[in-house]
This record gives sequence, structure tokens and C-alpha cells, in this order.
Amino acid sequence: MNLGQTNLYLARMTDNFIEYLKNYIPLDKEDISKLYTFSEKKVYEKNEMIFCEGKISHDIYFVVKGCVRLFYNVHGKDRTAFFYTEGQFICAGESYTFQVPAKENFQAIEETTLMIFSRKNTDKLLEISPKFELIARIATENELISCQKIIASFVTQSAEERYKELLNNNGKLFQRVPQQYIASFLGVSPETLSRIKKRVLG
Amino acid sequence: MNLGQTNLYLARMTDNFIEYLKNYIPLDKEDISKLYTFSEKKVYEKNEMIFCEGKISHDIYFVVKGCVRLFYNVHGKDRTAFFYTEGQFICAGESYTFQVPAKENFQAIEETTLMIFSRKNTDKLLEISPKFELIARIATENELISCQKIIASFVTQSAEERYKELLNNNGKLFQRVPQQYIASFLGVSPETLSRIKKRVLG
DNA sequence: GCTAATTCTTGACGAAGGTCAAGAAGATCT
DNA sequence: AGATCTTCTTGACCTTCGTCAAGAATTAGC
Repeated sequence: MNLGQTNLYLARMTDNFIEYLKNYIPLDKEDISKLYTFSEKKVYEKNEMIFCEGKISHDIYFVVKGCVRLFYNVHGKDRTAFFYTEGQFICAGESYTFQVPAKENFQAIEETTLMIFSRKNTDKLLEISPKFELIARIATENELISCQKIIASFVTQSAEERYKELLNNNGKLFQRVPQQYIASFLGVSPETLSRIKKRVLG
Repeated sequence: MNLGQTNLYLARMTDNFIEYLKNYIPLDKEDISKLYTFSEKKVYEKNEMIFCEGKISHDIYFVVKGCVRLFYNVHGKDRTAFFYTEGQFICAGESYTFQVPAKENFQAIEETTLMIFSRKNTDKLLEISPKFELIARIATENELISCQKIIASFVTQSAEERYKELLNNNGKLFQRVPQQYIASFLGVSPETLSRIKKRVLG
């Protein structure tokens, strides 16, 4: 791939970012230019760590392309709690909000392009225009809704039911995410997920 | 209790509501008067249903006094997923945001006083002043953080560990909430919680 | 394309949790 | 306070899941 192609590729990815935000609210050229001024783009390679537990989070990330997993460290083993794909914001909420050390780890599962908004820049954007405040609120609301659904699934469903639902609603995830990560997302061991799969798919 | 006492009591409860909001942001007299104009206070008796699944949610609630449980109906049995106490907002997020039928049920566990904000009034408040937009965003952020913690606890902890943590961080809940509700919140049967209790407390 | 890692599957076994049922303890109502 | 209803506890049994270990399949690196 030559440089010209690479630039074209990155330009398209950046457009995706704006397209995703336009789902929330219309943006004019000035808004878009401000977004670029107050953000930074970064490409992470497969398995690269984006953010590690113990640090204080100063950034909000937006997935332009790729897939990120959120995992926690439990007695040396890691447990995946969430996946972020194109169009989603990533943030270690408690650490970012209250400036306490984070328990979260974020890792790129595949080559992943993120827009990064520092706290300073985010605050500036929120001040500049109520549009960005609205985007922030809607993005937060959407993430809250998906978190509430996950909790509901833990309280109301068996591991097998959660597996079936994930297969129906987000089956592509199985194509891009190692099964062991999905297992812990579903709250079971890799071996159990393997057996559930066999049982369900025959 | 005579009428005079009742009014005094309700006045104090209402002040609590404003006090809680002042934790988010300073409010002047005009803000406070607007909040009263665009909300309604209602007292629910013990075990009274506040909102039932299948309906479309048009309201956000704020707990002034009392305790509310969120539960889902699973094959005729109910599973408690969350408790709301003084100072928290309650909302059937997906239903309220996208106007689809809700899966959530909200029930008062004790006599409970709520401030009710209709969608219409909420939108009006958000338009009137960026202060209310800020309150909305912070309240949403806080609920998101607590949801993320719950998911983390399901993914990283055993039922016994979740029990111990709840005992440490929110032990009062055991004084006001029937144990069977806490059991399903922890993701286990009432019998299992009973055994965990015996094991942990001796 | 071959080798070396890594990941996934399978079996065996033990630990943990669910269910049913019956009795104890606690709450509620008049 | 006594009767009734509900909730909590306990035991027995069974199902499900986790763990360990070994082999199969897939992926990654050279």
C-alpha cells in the first residue's frame, strides 16, 4: 500500500467519524473543524493496549474503525466485560469523572483507529457549543441503555440464552473476537462456551 | 398524624429534592421555582407499582424519600435488577428515549415519595437552561458509572464476593429490602443467598 | 508452506448453585 | 395479643458450571 492510498484510507475513516456523529445531530462545517481541532487520531495495532488499569483516565475515545475490548484483571486472569466497535465512545467513566485510578483495561482486538478527546479538549468542546453537550448526553444515554440491557441479561437469562441473543443481535462479533473473550463477556468459562456452542449449533 | 404535620413533612421532603440537585450544580430561586413548575410530587404506598412493563415510558422519576426496585418478569417470576434510594433518578431508559414498550417494572418497596418529570416538562427544562442539561448529563453519567460497576461485579466476582461488597458499601439496604429481592439482584436464588449469609456471617 | 504458538474442544471430576419441600421465624391485620 | 400470611432457613437431590489436562484445530511468524 503506497502513501497515497494510505492517506485516502485514513481520510475515509475520518469521514466515518463525522458520519457517526451526524446520527446524533446535524453538524455544519464549523462544528466539524472544531471537532478536528480538539481531537487527535491514532491507530493501534492488533492486541495493543490503549489504556491500562491503575492510571487516571484523561481521555474519551471514539472508535472510527476496529474493535476494542474492556477487560478487568482478576487474580492475574483477565475478564472481558465489553466490546466497542465502530461508532461507539469509550471511556473509563469513574476514573475520568472523579479522577481516581481506573480498574478498566482497554485493548485493541484488531487494528483499530480511534479519535482521542483529552479531558481539556472535551471540556472546551462542551463549552463552545450546546451541540457538543447534546452529543455527550445522547452518547452517554445510549451507553447507559446498553449497560442496562446487559445487566438485565445477567439477571434474567441463562448463559445459553445470552449466547443465543448475542448470536442474533451481534453475530458479526463472533467473526472478529476470540471466543475466550466472548465467554467471559457472557459470564462463563471458555470451556463452557465451547459446550454451549456445541449444544446450540449441534 | 394531623394535616399540619403532614404538610411540614412533605415540605421537608421537597427540600431534600432541591438539596440533592444542589450536589450537582448551584441553583437559584428561579431555577427552583421552574423545577416545581415542571414537576409533580406523588407518594406511593408500600408495594405499589409505579410503572409496569409493556407501557411506553413518558416520565423520569426522582426519589425524594423511600426505596424503589426495578424488576423484570421472567416466565412469570420476577427478578430484581436494581434498587433506587433517596437522591437517585429513575427512568426506563430505552422506552423513554425511543418510545418503545418497556420491559422494566418499578415498584415502591416502602412508602416512597417521587418527583415526576413528564417528557414534555423535561424537554422544556432542558431547553430553558443549560443548567438542567448539565444536571441531566451528570445524572446520566452517574447512573452509567454505577451500571458499569454492576457489570464489572458480574464478570469479575462470585455471588459471595458480590454479597460481601454490597454489605460493605450499602449495608443499609439489607435493613429496608426483603432478602429475596437482594438475592436476585446478586444473581442467585433466595435459598443460595440464605446459605451465603450463613457461611459469611457464621 | 512449514513450524511454533495460541486457541478451541473434549473428557473427567469436583464445587457451586437451583429446585422442591417442609418447617421456623418474622411481619401484618384486626 | 392472636391468627394469618409472608419470608427466611434448612436438608436432600440434581443440574450446571469451573477446573485441570490432553489433544485437535486454528492462527501467526518466518
